[in-house]
Amino acid sequence: MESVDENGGSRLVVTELGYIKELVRQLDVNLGGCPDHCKRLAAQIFAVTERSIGMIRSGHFDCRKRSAAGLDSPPFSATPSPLSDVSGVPFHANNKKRKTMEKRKHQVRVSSEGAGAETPVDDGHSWRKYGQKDILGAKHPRGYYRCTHRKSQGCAATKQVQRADEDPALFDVIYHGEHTCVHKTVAAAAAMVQPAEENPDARRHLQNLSTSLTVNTEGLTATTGHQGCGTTTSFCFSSQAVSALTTPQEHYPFSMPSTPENCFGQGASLSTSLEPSPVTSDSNRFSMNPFQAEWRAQSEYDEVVSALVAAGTMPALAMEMEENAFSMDGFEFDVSCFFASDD
DNA sequence: AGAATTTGACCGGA
DNA sequence: TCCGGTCAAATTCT
Repeated sequence: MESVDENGGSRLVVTELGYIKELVRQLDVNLGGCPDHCKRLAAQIFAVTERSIGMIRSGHFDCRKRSAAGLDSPPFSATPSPLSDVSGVPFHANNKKRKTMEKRKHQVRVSSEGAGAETPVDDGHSWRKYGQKDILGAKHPRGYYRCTHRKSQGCAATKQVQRADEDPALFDVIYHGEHTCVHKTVAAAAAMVQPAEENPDARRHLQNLSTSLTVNTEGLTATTGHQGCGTTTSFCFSSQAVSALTTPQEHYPFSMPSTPENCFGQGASLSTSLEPSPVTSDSNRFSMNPFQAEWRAQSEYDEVVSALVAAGTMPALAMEMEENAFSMDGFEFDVSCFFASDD
């Protein structure tokens, strides 16, 4: 039984994916044309993709997850406005007074970098602290952060970080708003645009990605609340084939996970399935908290975007939309869990 | 010197 | 009126 909310959320993601499809189509049309336009398209693709990830991550499709996490996410606007949304609206710039504006919000619980660390693991974005408050009834103060690119790019994303009372090694992080800033790695990828004939590896890389990349979110919604970990959601990534683009350290934009089991080993690949816990000790699996899952997913999206851009004159970029999945030139994205029945 | 953080004040919502 | 979120000057760091 699907709830209205889930239906709406599903439709919204499909709409967003449709927008991605349109952007990819435009990129295909413009390949070999104006590099600047291609860069902009690539950046837009990334931004919309990231936003879609944010929707997925924030659990807008799953009422059970939201209620279990104790979050009250604001509703999506009835109609997405991709282009205007991507550009972003500065968060009450020039006005000291707080505005009550609709912002997406989601909460995760993450571990610290190490024992006694003051901050949780790096989430891949750069943040600037702008305040700290002692919160009534909480042992630890809450830190307020905004995106470093707020000024330069008008990125409205903010987050609040508070050490958990019951376990100082854990942090509750609440994200508000979506990042509208363009990751420098995407810009760098866009800057690397060159014809396929000048970049013979690009097509092969893309084919590697095409044949191996699978993002299957099935089972995500049923994995909340692990053994007293509150809202922590654990995933296992299982890797299958090996694809070698570059070494993770030089290719991935985000800081590496601090724990060994979360680092990409030599056998790590872009072929990934999001699978529900329990965590296993399989050598090909990586146990990650939601932060790290996001990090991994965004890294892969970076790979996808980079490969699409680097592929240059790729002749046919096909993207097929299905009811519960879409594929893009061989990349298959399964969003079936968002359409799953609510038992 | 510029960037980042700290901290007290201000403001709006409940 | 209290509390949480933000601003911005002061301070610290690189």
